[in-house]
Amino acid sequence: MSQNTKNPDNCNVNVALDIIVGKWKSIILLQLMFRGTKRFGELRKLIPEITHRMLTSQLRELEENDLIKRVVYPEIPPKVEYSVTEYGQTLMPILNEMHKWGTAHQTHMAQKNGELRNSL
Amino acid sequence: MSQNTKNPDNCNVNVALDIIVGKWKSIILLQLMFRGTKRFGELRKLIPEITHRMLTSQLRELEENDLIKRVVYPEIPPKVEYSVTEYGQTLMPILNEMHKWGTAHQTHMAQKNGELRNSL
DNA sequence: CTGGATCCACGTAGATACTG
DNA sequence: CAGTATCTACGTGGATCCAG
Repeated sequence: MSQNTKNPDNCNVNVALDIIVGKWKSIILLQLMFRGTKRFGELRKLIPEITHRMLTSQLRELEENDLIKRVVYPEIPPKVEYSVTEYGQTLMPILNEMHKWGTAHQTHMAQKNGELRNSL
Repeated sequence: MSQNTKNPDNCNVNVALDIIVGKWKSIILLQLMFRGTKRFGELRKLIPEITHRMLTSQLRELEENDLIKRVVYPEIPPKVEYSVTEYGQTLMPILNEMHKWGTAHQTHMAQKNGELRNSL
């Protein structure tokens, strides 16, 4: 959880932040949103940098927040599928805004740093 | 910085995330946005839980990202004023979306946890 | 294949004291 | 009043091994 319940303006912003800042959560969510249901191993391939342990824990947290659904098939070998829940889809506006802003920000900072000097 | 430059869907989302997740950044931004220019000491009063050291460092990071402006008045005793830059205002859509979602999420989780049981 | 448990390294935040 | 420096404590992530 965050902190601060005394600043009405803020607290709910951090509620959202706390849920999506898991360092890998947003990328996992986006993968599942855009590429659909995926198995554990498939996610690992889609996100090569993430460790086994991290993928597990981040998926658990996302599941606890009802953002993704975990379906276990009682087979040997085990098979588990993850997908974004309907509720998880409600994060789209936030992720969209962040994507837009993040993209623009790269340009902003590039200009500030003198790169992109008028190249005409 | 984040990680991952191989997943086009994601990277720019984390660009934005990395900038606003400083644990105190969003609240500082919101205070400055809604209450206007504030001095260092005023911010401390508005956010009592933050430590002196943290306020300093978070303000510095926000400044480095062009989100806030720092104005030093060469007086004795020192006086420094912080305000949101025009560029910082572009974060409003994100903060708004997160605020809305965060608020709704509290309700969502309350229901999930069996609270709010139909009290008719 | 999926995932839990353990050990360890590192970053980040808190507390405190000091400076201009 | 505003800011810096140091020292410490803790959470979090990485690596590795074990299990169903």
